[in-house]
Amino acid sequence: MDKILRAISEPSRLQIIELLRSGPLSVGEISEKLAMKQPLVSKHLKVLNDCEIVKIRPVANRRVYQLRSEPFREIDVWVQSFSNLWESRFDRMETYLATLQGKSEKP
Amino acid sequence: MDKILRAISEPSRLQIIELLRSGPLSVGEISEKLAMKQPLVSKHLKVLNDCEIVKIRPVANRRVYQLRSEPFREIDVWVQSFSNLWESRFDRMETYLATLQGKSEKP
DNA sequence: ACCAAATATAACTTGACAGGAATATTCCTG
DNA sequence: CAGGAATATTCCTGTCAAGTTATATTTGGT
Repeated sequence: MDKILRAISEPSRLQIIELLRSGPLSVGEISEKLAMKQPLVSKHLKVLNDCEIVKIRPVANRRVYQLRSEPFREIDVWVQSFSNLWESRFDRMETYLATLQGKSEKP
Repeated sequence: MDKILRAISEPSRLQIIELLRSGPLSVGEISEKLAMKQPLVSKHLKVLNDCEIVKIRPVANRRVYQLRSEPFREIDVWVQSFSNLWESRFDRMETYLATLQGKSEKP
């Protein structure tokens, strides 16, 4: 989980991901459209591939990279498990303060 | 966006976040439950506070930290914008290959 | 088989940041 | 208001990763 988040949080890689939303692209195309040097693009793509955020299809001379869906689904599931944060009208502060109060009493 | 993701992707901070899911906690309690040194906890909480992932409420001697909902909603919105990745039955590879084919023709 | 294009890898430099120890600050309590 | 607990800040150090350059490798076309 944190691997995926870490990979995505890097600004250059986030750019690549946003670019790949519109469809698969080769390394050269990514490099050109983002004005990033090709070796850097390759390295970032390697990181993205290692956590299976993208998949590779070799076509002719090129290697075409494409987004996978699984990691995004995974993030989706994880972040939705926090939905109680905005769905419960009251936060737990009052409960916590009461607990604190209880602990301060010395029996 | 990437600031939030970066903050969350750090393993220690992710631990803190997971711990705070169950409710607000003071610095000392976090430090104890995660077996992390207090200054380290304070520093991570500062990072989380700077991107508004947590909020602080001073209570007596302590400072109680609590999760905010907004950043999680933000991530949720963002990641759901990728839902077309798993909802469309066909990926765009064929389309891309056709485009490639078109470009290779020299008029 | 050779040449050239596309991509990957290696070596290196540099900046950012996590972790640790010591210290400063804040704030309650008696 | 002095003492002490809880928390924040500062300084330091090592590590890791992003970026750059140069080079290796793969693959296709002719």
